[in-house]
Amino acid sequence: MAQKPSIPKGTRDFSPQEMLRRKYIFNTIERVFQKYGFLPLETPAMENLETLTGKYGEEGDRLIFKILKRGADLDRAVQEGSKSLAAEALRYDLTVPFARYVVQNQHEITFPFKRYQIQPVWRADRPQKGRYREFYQCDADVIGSKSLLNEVDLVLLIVEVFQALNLNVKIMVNNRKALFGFAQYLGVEDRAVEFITKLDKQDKIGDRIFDELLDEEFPASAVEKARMILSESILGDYESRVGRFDYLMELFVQNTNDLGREGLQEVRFVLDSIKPHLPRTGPGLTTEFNIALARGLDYYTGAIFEVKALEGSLQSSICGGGRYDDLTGIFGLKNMSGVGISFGADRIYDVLLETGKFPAELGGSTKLLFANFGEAEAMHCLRLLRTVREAGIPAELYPDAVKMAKQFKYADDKGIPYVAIIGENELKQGIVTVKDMKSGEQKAVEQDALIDLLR
RNA sequence: GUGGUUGUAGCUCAGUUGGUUAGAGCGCCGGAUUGUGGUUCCGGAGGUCGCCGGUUCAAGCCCGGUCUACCACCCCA
Repeated sequence: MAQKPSIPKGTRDFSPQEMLRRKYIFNTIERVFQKYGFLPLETPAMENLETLTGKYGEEGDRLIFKILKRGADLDRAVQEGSKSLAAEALRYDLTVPFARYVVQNQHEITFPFKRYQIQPVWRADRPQKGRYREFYQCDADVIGSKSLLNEVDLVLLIVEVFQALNLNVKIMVNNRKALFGFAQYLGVEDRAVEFITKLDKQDKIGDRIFDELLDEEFPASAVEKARMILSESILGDYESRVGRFDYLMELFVQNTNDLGREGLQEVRFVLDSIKPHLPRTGPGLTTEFNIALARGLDYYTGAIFEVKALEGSLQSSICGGGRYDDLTGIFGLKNMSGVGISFGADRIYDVLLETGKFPAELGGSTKLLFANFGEAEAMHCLRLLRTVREAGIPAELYPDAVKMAKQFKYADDKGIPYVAIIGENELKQGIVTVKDMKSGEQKAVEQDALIDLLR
């Protein structure tokens, strides 16, 4: 019995039309990556399980797709009642495999090492709009340099990508040191990560985060202090809330909170440095400090970035990143700071589609279709076809001598702009009739003039 | 991983308190037009009503399970 064809939850097929649009995104991002001096890298779809576990926090570990052992290994693991029925797993992101690669190849690599990587990743998440179980990340990382100029360059890269994609975005910048400093100031440094994660939700649930902090038994005095500094109802709208930078800086200086002060200084350096280089034209763009930006991944230690679209209904981030000081340490390479960003191509696709921002002429490659009138005519077309192709014009010959309506419909469906007609008459006269599919006009020219007409 | 909503033609959706042969628009195929698509007119094909089970004389409709998409958590690109 035939089974109903289907694909796993959270995965998708991409039709030719969708692929043309996806490639437009990938090509745009890749072009900018290369322009900024990043070199391509690919790593395997699967890694050893132990390479991935423990790098993404407790929640992250749960979402790793594990690969079941096979054959005798599996039998043994089951028999022994072992908990490790998997020894390998699909990659969860591109950053950890990159860190693994750097450590493994440290003697061959010239530092600072700038690589980009555009590959799918897998997460055993429950799918939703804009959340897939298989999706592409487009990463660019610089490892082996502590300079904040890398942060600056990456923010400018982000700006350039979204300018090229003609999308309005908000780029938010924060710093883990500022966040930990803030936690210190509140006296909750022992639960700093938990606190910071909660802070990150303010964008979404607003002042209810303070209630949730109390629910989770953070000291009331600390929560009240946080409320005085962050509360939307006290500070008003979002714009004045992000203007808290100076206030926080003063607070950290007064309390000789060096960590927090250092974090804010870094933020200021990055934002001040990019300012003169932001484009004056093109799509709308905001870059701003946001103390309530935290990001979930455990390994960030310095700057953190997040980008959200200002158009369309997707509220989740379409690009994110940050600095990690010790990602390679766990693989045995100390003192190797890195900073990177990751574009979510699938989400960018969803936003561009919804907002109608894809360029109109992403049609297929074929520029000219030769209509097929039968064997003799087709053989003649074959010669012309070669000449046209040699001139660098993508062209094809309809393979069957079916009626014209069907052949023209084929050209129409495929978005082929020109159709060359060589029937009995044209063959006799040594000419070719070329139809412009968009205007509907057609004219007869000498066959030698065909290429010039198409240019 | 927790809770919820959903599923009818390729697509978007109708379908009465459960009642005989499940409809529409768009798309698709054929014809009007044996050398012309996108517009027009005429005709046609296409459904195990997501899947499995239950209740009932009778289920697209009620009940249970399951899968999918989606929503809220969780987390994230």
